[in-house]
Amino acid sequence: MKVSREQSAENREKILSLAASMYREKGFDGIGIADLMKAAGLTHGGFYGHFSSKEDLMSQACTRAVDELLAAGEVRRSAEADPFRAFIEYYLSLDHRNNPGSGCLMAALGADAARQSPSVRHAFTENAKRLVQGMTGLLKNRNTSSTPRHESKEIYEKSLVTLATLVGAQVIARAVDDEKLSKDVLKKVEEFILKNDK
Amino acid sequence: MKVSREQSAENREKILSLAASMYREKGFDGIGIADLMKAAGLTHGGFYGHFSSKEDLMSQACTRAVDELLAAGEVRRSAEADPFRAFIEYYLSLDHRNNPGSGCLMAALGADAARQSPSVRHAFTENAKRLVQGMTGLLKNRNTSSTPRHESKEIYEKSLVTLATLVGAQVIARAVDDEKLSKDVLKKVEEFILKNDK
DNA sequence: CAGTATACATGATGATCGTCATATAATTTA
DNA sequence: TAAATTATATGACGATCATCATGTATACTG
Repeated sequence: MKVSREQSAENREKILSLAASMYREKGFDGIGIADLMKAAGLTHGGFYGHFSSKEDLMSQACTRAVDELLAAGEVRRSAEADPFRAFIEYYLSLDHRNNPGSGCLMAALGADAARQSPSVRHAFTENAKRLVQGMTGLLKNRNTSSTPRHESKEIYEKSLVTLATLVGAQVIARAVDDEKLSKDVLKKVEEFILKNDK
Repeated sequence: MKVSREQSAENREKILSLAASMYREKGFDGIGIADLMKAAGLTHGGFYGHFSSKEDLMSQACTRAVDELLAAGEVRRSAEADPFRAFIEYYLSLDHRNNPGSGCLMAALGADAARQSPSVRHAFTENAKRLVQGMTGLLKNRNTSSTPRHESKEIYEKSLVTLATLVGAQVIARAVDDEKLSKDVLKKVEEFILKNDK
């Protein structure tokens, strides 16, 4: 059965946002086209009317995931007194740990991305750069007590180091089934980053 | 055809060490029993004579991977003047980035482990703890210029933070297809860790 | 309102997966 | 040496996968 242009666009939208979430939850190879379409309330047949292949979807899902992340960051930026601190606290929260489907692309799919086809890997990389830019945005034009103004290069470097620390903390926290160890990693990394930032 | 007891033990050994390597290269779901057995020079049928299931093999492969890592660390400890520095330099090297099959379990399979069955996740966790212990071993009893002696608790906390930073750096470096960004992450994190250690 | 376009459902394709049953050939045991 | 044991090979099982062909019902177009 056919469906209105508008409804079709909504369906495509739902597939994409669901893919962005489910890939982060279950990994690129952890969810199939049929299950994904079923979650969207459709059957597997219609998929190729919206996307040319699973790789196509994976690539677009990377962009969608970072779209969501940056949009959430934008909300924080205008609502919080210290957006950097707020971001660190969210990133290292149990909420983020327990909900990878709405969390950081790199922490959820970084290891997966390394094993994907060049096209997916490239789409992933472009969005990884958007994450780095998001971090430099958080670090720019802040007045810290020790160093009032940072060079642009220093900010880039600090962005990379901070991002690496955050990603590693969340990867470890999610991997282990020992609640104490998991929480320890998140808490100690948070203390370290915020202390280092003062 | 049957094979001698000794040969059978060698075969089992080969399957396990190959699994430890190939899972880190291709992910837990990236390599199948048949391909693994073929790589070991055998056919798929014999697999269940050695392991009760794929999950059983995955669990044992985690232990094997960390066995190799700690053995390599032990070599470094006796050969190097500064084993901590040597470890950091290896971990953040292009060699480690390009050869996940002989590298850190957490960086290669951390995100995968979070999605595996409880038994695999538990085996993974036990070996993650061995990695943390390995890091505390590197940090213990060192004479740094600033703080001659560290409290045990401080060392544990520093181990977690350092490990998180290392894992995140390698995850990012492997994920992106931009060589400059990849090298930047590794280099800036190395500079940061070694500077912070002085 | 008639005709065309198309979004989706159904079903099939071949490939791959983990697992197991059985056969075979060679070691181990007696 | 004869008998019992067993490690591996072959082949098959059902499940799942991405992809595609076809049918159909409905929205769009004139």
